[in-house]
Amino acid sequence: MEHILDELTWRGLIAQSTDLDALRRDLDAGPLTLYAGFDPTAPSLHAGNLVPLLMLTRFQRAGHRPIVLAGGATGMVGDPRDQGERTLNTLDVVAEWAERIRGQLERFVEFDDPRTGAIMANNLDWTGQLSVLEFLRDVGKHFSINVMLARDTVKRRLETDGMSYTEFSYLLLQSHDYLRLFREYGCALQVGGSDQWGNILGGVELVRRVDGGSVHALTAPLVTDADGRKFGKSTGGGNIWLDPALTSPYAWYQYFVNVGDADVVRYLRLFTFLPREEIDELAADTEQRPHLRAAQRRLAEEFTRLVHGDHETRQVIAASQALFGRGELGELDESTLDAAMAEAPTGAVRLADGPTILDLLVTSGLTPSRGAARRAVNEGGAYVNNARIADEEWQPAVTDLLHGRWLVVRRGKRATAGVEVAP
RNA sequence: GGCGGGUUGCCCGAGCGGUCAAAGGGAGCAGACUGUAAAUCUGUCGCGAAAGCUACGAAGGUUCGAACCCUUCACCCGCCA
Repeated sequence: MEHILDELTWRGLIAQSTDLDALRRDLDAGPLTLYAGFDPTAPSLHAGNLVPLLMLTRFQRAGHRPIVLAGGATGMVGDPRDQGERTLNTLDVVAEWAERIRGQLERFVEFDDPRTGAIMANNLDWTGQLSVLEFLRDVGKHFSINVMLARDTVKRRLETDGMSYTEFSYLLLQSHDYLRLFREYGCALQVGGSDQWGNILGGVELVRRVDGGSVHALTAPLVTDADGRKFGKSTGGGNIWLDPALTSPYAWYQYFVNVGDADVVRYLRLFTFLPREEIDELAADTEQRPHLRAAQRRLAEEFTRLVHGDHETRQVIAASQALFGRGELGELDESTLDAAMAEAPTGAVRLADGPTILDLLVTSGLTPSRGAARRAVNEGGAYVNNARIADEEWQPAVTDLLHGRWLVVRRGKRATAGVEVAP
């Protein structure tokens, strides 16, 4: 079997690392315990978080033991970012988000194996009780302000917005986590996104100074698209969330089916467990038969299955085929159409109210306002049952209804929704 | 505590008494071209059919008229202590 480090390398998952040869020796010496942390800065994880999370899964499958850390404590402080000081969230909010995120995290690792079973941790458990004096004497003393000031983010912030003592301290909290996990579980590797490099190294150094331990650091590249834009900001501008209430499985699938050729192969390596040969084949397909979008379909399918499970995945694929298929919508049988409508966004109107195309677009959520709906119609971007509607006053007739109650409304080429029509 | 600067639409950012629903950029959206791709070009981009309404941190005030002036409040930042 291929060595985990070699696999991570060809997948393009290694951005920065401490001594890889030393890490390889420790990995080969037996199950290694490693961790990655996830701060509750939002009510849900998003697609980008999955890169480090799946990294834990990959290590576990290679026979190592992952610790999944929910940042109940670090999430209360906030990792400094370039855009300026964060607004603190209340304790309640952070606690609730941490709980939700914990629920999402635990789905991606196995807990049962006696040797490599995952450990779920929350840094609030050890940070919450820590007294200020303990913290300053036992942790703070080992950090050099000079070094901290030299960090990129800190430098940028000092040039612009400045930074609070709270955010400045974030590094110490995360470093302290590593030390705790090292002591408690012998954790000897921390992984994360490349923006975490400095924080991870802080922990590596702390462990060395305090306990004389030699531990490792590994970061994955931040996922961007081919234009360097931050990943997951596309498709309507919002984040792609794991929580199905925030991003429906259908929307999730659609997002990945629409990934550009320039990104799809890289995403396959980052977000799936597909073996190298299969990814190479899909790469060749993208090269030679791009219009088939085989790689995109596979990416969307695999990634949806990973996050939402097999059942949901079948549903959304069926729905996507129904809505984007070449066939006539009128030819879809009733149960297929019902199933598709259950996945896609939907709205409802009553024929008696005399709804126009504008009402259909707005109630289905395809456009945010009537003005936007009007614009869509006038631009030729509004469709009902795949027929373009150019008249703002257009109203559906009973004969337009599919199986007596559905209208398939579309805005532009991709955004489709169902509208259920009552008499 | 003192002095100074700031808070503009999804984001960045101009505006500094009328012609400002607010320049410019980015993002977004639509059309053409395609492959539910990218790039490109074109159009669009607060709500409303319109009258008009809401909007430039919040609340008041001055004025015929305020994003622009004044007062108070909140928050942010810099320098000094």
